[in-house]
Amino acid sequence: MPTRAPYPFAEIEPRWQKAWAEARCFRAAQPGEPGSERPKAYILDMFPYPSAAGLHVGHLEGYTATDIVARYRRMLGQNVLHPMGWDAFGLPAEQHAVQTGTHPRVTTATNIGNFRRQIQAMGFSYDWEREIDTTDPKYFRWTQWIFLKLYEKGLAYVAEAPVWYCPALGTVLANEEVLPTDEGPRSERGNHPVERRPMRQWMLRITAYAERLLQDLDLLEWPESLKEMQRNWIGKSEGAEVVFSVEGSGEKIPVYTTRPDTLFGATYLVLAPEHPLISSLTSPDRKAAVEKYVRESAAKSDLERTELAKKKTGVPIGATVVNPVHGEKIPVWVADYVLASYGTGAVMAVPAHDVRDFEFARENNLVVRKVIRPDSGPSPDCFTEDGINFDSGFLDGLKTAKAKAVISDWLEKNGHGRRQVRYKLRDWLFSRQRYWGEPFPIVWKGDRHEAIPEKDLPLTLPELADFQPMASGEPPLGKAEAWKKFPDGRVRELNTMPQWAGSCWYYLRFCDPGNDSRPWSPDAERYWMAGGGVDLYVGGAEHAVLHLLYARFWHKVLFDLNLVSHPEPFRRLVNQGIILGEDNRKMSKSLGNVVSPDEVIREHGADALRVFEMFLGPLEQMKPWSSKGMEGAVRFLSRVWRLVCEETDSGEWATSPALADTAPATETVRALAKATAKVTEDLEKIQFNTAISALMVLVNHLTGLEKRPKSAVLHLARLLCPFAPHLAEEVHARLGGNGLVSVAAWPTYRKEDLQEEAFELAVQVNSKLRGRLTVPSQATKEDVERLVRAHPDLASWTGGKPVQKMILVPRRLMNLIVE
RNA sequence: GCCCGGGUGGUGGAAUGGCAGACACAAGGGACUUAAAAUCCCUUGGGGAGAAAUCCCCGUGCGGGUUCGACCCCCGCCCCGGGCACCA
Repeated sequence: MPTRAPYPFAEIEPRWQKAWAEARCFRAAQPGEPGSERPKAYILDMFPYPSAAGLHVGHLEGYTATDIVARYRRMLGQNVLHPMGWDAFGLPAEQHAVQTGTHPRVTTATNIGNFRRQIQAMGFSYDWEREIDTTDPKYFRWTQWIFLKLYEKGLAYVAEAPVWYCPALGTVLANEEVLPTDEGPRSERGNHPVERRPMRQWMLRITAYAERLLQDLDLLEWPESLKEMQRNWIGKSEGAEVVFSVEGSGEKIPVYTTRPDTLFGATYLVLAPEHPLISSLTSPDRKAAVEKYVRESAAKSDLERTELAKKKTGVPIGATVVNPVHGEKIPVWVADYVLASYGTGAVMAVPAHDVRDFEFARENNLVVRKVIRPDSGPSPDCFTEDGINFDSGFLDGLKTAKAKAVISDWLEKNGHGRRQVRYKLRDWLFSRQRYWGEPFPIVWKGDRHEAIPEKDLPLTLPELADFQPMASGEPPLGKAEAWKKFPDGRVRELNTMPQWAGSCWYYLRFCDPGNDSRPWSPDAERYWMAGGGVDLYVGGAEHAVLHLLYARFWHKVLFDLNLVSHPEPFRRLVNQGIILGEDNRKMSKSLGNVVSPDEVIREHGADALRVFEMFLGPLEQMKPWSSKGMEGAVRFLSRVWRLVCEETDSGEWATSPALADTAPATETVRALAKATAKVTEDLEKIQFNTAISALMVLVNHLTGLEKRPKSAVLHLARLLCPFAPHLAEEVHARLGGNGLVSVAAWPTYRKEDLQEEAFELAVQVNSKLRGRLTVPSQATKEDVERLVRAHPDLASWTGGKPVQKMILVPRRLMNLIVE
């Protein structure tokens, strides 16, 4: 027989959820509506993909954090936009369709229903009237519309390029969706092997925005580590292109280098095996060896080619080039340590000042020539830092920065090269050979593509019974004969957009979700995105270079089209840390350490789950689940409950006789003021673990009182509301509070109530703690010094030695320096 | 290899130049109870002295430094987590 619940959360929680829904108290006022005159706050979660597995406690951590902030801001009197929706296109539903024949729409609807139920059971204060589903034609109509804007701007194009193809998923993937693993490159979703294949694909020209995506990171209040990840991904480098002429032919080979100052030390040149000039430049006697090498390189997996431990291989091609700076002739090699996909696919090798060139030179007995020495100290065999040039003609004696400038000027003046900025960022591979995604609003007339008219949007998916990918590599949409073919012979684009498309702009749709004539009205966008966009965005760090980079890119395009009012979408971003299983390992089905929110809510209630997840530790930190800790949260909430109710002999909850209508005593006033100050401060800083700790201190104080002033408990209810809203409502109602506490004003306190009459001053002698002393709060520095000098224990503290110096830290300590 | 985080009691964590360990978990003791659960109260970093109130020593990964004073700032290491990785 189950023991009695420590407090009746199972009855309380659904009742208040219903009351909130009926009162529509979390509705955000659109600009122009009553309520919109208040300051706005846009508090956003990364909306989930509604999986079959349901929500996990990690989702709930982020959602609880934003809900706390949203509720707090609402109580501060702000007009809060706190919406939720579904990023519902994606592979899992389609894989399920392939296996079972169930239409992805059906699976998706079921999963959304389950996610919504789980989220609502937590009592989150979302404005459900703004719910979004990216698979709804009313939504993806505008995703397609935005794609057309990109298309019109020339930012969407078709290219035949080596792309990552995943045979298991039957689709191509973006660079960002491929992860390097010990077994070679794998798909981010599903961990399937992927391979390079040349294919015709839609690309988005994100590289055109590389510099702005990099620069504008400085506008953002994001974790520094995340900004750094984006910077690395964009990978800006500044250097120069240097042109080498091939001896005995008219050919020129441009190379890209970030160290043009080392040009005097270049002793050979290396081409990537895919370099287009290889076959024409190879001398007849080297032909066989070079062709063999190129063939072998092509057969190597990417892993084999990038394996660091491996020796660098390569062969000379029998050509020489001229170093433009002094006319020296140096040999040309082909080696697969040079990447075809970066720079010009060719490098000038300076073994004395580049580790890779050095390793290769040592392997192949190539000349190593030093031209840079350190500012001081001995010169290592391979010195890659900045230093001072020597044996470098007109660069001699120059420091690296200056030498780079001088040689760049020289190259430009003499027509041997130019300054150049490069980025590692590649264009975004935007098409997928899948069914369950947005169809491209594009038709093909032979080899030429064109946009379909805006008025024909949305272009919906054709009904299919068979979702199996075709062995030919043609997308599933190819099976919809009637859909794809026009009477005039034109055919539809058969690829669909990747899952990221819908999430690239959903935060804008939330501003005006019902708009049928445009994606959002300018008024709504200006209102909700004012002040730099979304005010708080919370989600997992796994989206650092995927969603967050793509969305920033689209936003900038929209900004250039005057469709949004600020260049960045998300002003402040916080990553919630992963919640590990109780065994300190990542939660996973196979380890059997997954905690189900449904079960936790049934056993302990939603408020307890909210409080516990926030009390575990700092939001950003990785932390393990603890079922004992969970019970601690329940215990805390039931202590709050028992401030108001007492259990009778018959097991009923009756109003506690300790409650009184009296005014709170000084200590209680102080306890309330302190808790209010601390909780308010911590809410602003998103430090909820310490905020809850302050609430616990207050509850412990109130529990200890013989007579509990109702006003004090009502004050507590308001402080508690963002964290445990159901219980706060119940306590508030039982004590006769007005209306809903969820929309009550955030409590305030008087500064003077924080003051104690006296405080304990620690007394140190030569920085060692020696004693304590009670000092009245209003005591001046002189008063305190007098008190210390007059203290009977002073002589024993100092060993009778004279005090030479007194260092006072107001209200904290006094350090006496003797000897 | 490079770039970010981080290392504090038995555990999760507080304290970012001023009395280390708030708050909670666990543990131990007590009250209530026929008993248990629940609840309430007390103790709880380690070591030592004392009959006791108390008092002393040590202690924030390791080694140096700055400072009246360092978990906090600086230098050099070690370990853990995350990201990037032949990008010239």
